[in-house]
Order: sequence, then C-alpha cells, then structure tokens
Amino acid sequence: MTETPPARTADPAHSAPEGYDPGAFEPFAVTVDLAVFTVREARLHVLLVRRGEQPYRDRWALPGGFLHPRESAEAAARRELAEETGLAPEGPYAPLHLEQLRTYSDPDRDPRMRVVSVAYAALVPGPLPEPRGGGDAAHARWTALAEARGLAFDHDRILADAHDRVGAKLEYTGLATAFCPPEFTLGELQQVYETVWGVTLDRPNFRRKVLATPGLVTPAHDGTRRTGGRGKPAVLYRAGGAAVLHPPLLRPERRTTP
Amino acid sequence: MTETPPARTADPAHSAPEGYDPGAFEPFAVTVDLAVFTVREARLHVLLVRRGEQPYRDRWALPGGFLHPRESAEAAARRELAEETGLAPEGPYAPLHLEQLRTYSDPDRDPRMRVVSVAYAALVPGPLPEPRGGGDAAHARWTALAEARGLAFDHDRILADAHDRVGAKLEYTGLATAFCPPEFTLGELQQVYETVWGVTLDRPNFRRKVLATPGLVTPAHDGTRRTGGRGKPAVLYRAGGAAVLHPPLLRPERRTTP
DNA sequence: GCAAAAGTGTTGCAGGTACACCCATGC
DNA sequence: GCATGGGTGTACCTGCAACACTTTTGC
Repeated sequence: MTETPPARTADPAHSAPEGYDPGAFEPFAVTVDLAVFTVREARLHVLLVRRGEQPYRDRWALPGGFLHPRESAEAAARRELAEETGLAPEGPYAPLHLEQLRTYSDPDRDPRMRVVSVAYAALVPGPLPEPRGGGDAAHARWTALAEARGLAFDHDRILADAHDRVGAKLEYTGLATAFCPPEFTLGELQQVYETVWGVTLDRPNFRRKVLATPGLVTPAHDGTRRTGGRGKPAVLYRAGGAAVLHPPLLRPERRTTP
Repeated sequence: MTETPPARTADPAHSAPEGYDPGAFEPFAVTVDLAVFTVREARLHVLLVRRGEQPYRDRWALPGGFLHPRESAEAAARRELAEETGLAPEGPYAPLHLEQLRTYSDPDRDPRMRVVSVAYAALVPGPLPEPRGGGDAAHARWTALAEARGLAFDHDRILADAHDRVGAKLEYTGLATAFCPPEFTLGELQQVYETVWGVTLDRPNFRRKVLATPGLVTPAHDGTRRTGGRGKPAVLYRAGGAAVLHPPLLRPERRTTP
C-alpha cells in the first residue's frame, strides 16, 4: 500500500495524502459468488440461479451478491448461502463447509462496471430439499455438475476451479463428511468420494483407511440402520471433527502406467 | 489511465435495475499485497517496505498497492513486484512464481476506509541483490521471516498464511526451483526444502526422490561445478517445468510416533 | 591426511492394492 | 433361494526411511 493512485479530485476535507480519498478512485464493486455443492442420487450437483436481469438475462449463474457496507466477504457468503438455500447459519445442518476459493478481477468480467468477485465453495449435506426461493432467488435449482455449462459471466471458470479444489481437499481433510447428514454409514461416505472423484473404490480398503485415520469419523452411540434397503444393516458414524488427515486418503488416480 | 469516471447518479441509458448503479454502494478500494519470499544464507526472507504515511507510519508492511482502473489483480501484483524488486516481468529471472493467496476483507482492516485486499505470494531466486528503491519504495529490505513481526494492518496474518501455503506447495509442485537460480545443484535445492520446512533431510534419499520425480529437474548440458566450496563438484540441474509432482515430495514431519 | 560435500548401495518395515470370503437383511 | 450391501482376512508389492559406504575436491 505504498503507491499513490491518480487523484481525480483533490478534497482537502478528507485530505489523505497517500491516496485514501474514496472519491479519488474508480469505484470497485465487490461481490461474492458461491459454488454450492451437494450429492444427489450419486451425482454431484451445484446450486444455480436464473438471472432475471441483463446482462445474461435468463442465463443460469452461481448465486451471489454484493457485500454490504460493513460486512466481510465471508459474512456476505454466509448470508447469501442462507438466503438461497434456506439453511440457517446455525442449525441442524450447521457444520456445513464454506471456504474461500479465490478472487476474480478481470476488468471485463462484467460488461457494465468494474466488479471484483470473491468466490466461495460451499458443501451441504445430501438429502436436501429443493432450494426455497427466498426473495430474489425465485429461480434457483440444483443442477447436475455435468449439465452446468454456459453460465453467466466467468462462472463456468469459477465452477471448474471450485470442483478442482473440492476434489483435492477430500484427500487431506475430513471435508467429505460435510456432504453427509449428521449420521451416516461408511457406504454413504464412500459414495461421496466416488461421486466427487468420479472413480470407484474398493470397499474393504476404503473402510480400513477411513477407520485408521484418526478423527475422520467416530461411531454413533448405538445402533445399526437399514434405510429402506436390502443388505446388512450398517453401523452409523458421525464426523470426527479432524481438520487435516494423517495419513491422507489419496485418490487412486493415474498410477505409474509405463 | 484515462478511464471514464463512474456515474454516481442513475443513468437511464445504462439502466441497471438490479443493483449495478455504482453510486448505490459504499465505494470499495481494492489493493494487492505481496508476500515476496527468497532464501538467503539458509534462512527464509521476506520483502518488507517501511510505511512513510499514516496509519502505521514507520511500521514495516508488505509491499502492495491499488489496482489501476483497468487492471486485474494479477497484473497489479506483477507490476508492484517489478517496481519493488527491480525485476523485470520478463528477464533472466522471469520464471519466478506468483500465486494468488486469498482475499482479506474485514471491514476494519484499514482504519480509514473500506479496503479489500487480494494477497499474493511470490518466490524469487536466491542470490538476489537488495531491493532497489524504485520510486516510493525507498525503504524496502529483505527481512528474515522470524524477525518479521508487528507488521502494519493485518499483514502478520497474511504473511503467516503465505508461509503456510508455500510450505504446503513445495510438497506437490515443482515450486522449490523458483527459489533457485537458473542452474543449481541438488544440494542447493535440498537447502530450499530444508529452509522452508525447517527440517533436515537425508541427502541420499532426497536425491533419489527428486530424480525419480518426472519433470522436477533436468540435467544442465554439460558440466560440474564447485562454487567456492570444498567437497566434490556437483552436477548442475535446471527446473524441469512440471507443475504438479507425481509422486509428491512429502515433508518428513509427524510420522506415526506412538 | 583430514574435512566436507557429492553420490551409490542395501535392508527392513509400513502401508496400500487386490481379491477371496463370510454375514445379515429384503424379496 | 437369491440379490444386495456390510464387514473380515490375507498375500503381494511398492516406496521410502535409515544408515553404511565410496568418490572427489580444498586445505
């Protein structure tokens, strides 16, 4: 913060010699954009909203909005998330994951004015109802990731970056549990990994690795469950609360294939 | 630089009913802050500048500055980096690394107005001269990371985040070569890892891992060298240009120690 | 010769993959 | 019974940490 930007107006009242006069700058608008992921029917879905205004009218876009005057980007992201999904910031699904991705600042990313956007990735648990259209989010819906193309602005790119990040983070954090309801089976957890990574995993080995990783999951108090399903009832687990995993849970991926 | 000043008043021609009128918002200033790292004398150093103005007058801070009207954050970061270090954006040290870290947006992070800052981490090679004070950067210097405390604004936090990120990235990218001159020995490369991670590594094993990782380093054309030093002359290598490493080069760190 | 740094060889253990096999439930 | 998903056991194999050892320089 050492450079003096070009002064547009000299304003003695605010005199801030080193370029702090708000009127001296091209005003930047600052927004947040959210890539909200969930797993439905063994496919990764993302929350999209339909734009009602120009530009990109009637195109799908990531939910988001402007920062309020005294609000951090993270607070704005949480507010937008609550508005779009109907999830209270604190509640039964509270331990959802919200993470800053990166900031997009190309001067032409919005055709009308200078908008700098801080992108976030959010993970919400699986069996979640359709988004209730709170306020201006009347046209919101879950879309399978494969079908989420041709979004407004640079949102295709943001979404791709978000997917990459989430996939990578499953390896070395306990993030996958954020996709699951409070109590879940190891089979459900495995589905999350398989869905996000787009691979199939060996069940016995997956089970061992998960249980051998401290803090990833802890057994729920008592029972077993059976869903509506066939097969042996499975033990229920809860998220273990570990942030980083030692050892990590690596994706199989391109082994040395000479 | 001669950008059309923004319309503060509603302009029917541009009518943007959904909150795009620039005048409708608290103006945000957008800056970049840089954590520029280098390795000197087997210690990690960071570039700091001394503030000449309030607030935090005479305190040390990370270099940075305001975005120009039609400049992306990345372009601004490259410009600031060139100004502060005297390194041309293209040149012998061109393959330096610049990477967006995250964005800091706390409403009170600057006492005078709303400033949202996009932080970058940069890596420059080892034997680099003292920063030439270009323009207003007359008070810039390299500081050992351990002594870089009590910085202005939230720069302590930004610096800590940057250090974490760089350390983590050495594991799975070829980033460490960015700290080295164009040609370097494996001993020098090992020094980089040891310095950034704060550990000591086994030389034989380090050597094998590096050479077994495709694309991390490639041998220089011919020779061996001997610096001023005693010991056997070492073969010179160049950066291999690989972005991500398969397999990664993991830090020793907390092995299972029961 | 001695110290210092580069480079090679070898061994043993940890952890992961692959796959065979048993258990419990719904139909 | 059979299909489906949960759960256990085990054999092979890779990779790496540890450490002993040789090579080439400066003094």
